[in-house]
Amino acid sequence: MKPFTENVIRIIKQIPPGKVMTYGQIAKFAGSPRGARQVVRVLHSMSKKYNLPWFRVINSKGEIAIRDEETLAAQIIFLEEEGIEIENKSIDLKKYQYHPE
DNA sequence: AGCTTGACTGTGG
DNA sequence: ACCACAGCCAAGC
Repeated sequence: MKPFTENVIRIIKQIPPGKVMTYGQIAKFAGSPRGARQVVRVLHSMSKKYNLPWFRVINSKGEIAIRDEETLAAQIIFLEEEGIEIENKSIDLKKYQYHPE
């Protein structure tokens, strides 16, 4: 598997409950600063197989970017259960964004 | 090999 | 705060 994919998986698994990361941020830490879209791809193909907390990944505006209604609803529930406040799909990044070392 | 398609992003109006 | 535009990169046809 590509190093990038492995990195993405490892980084996402590091996100603690109650925190979130953005696609671009993950891409950057994974070694591809412009690879936000690839992060999306990894989530699609690997989230189940590797049991990833995909719901802790949102876009740079601090909003949930999912198109599918059911999946979206599920994500909101997961996040709220971890104590994250969500205002109509949007999250306060200042407050909940995770910053790895 | 060329084109389309995303759970994206930063900039500018 | 909202919208339009232009980069971005890999996978699927």
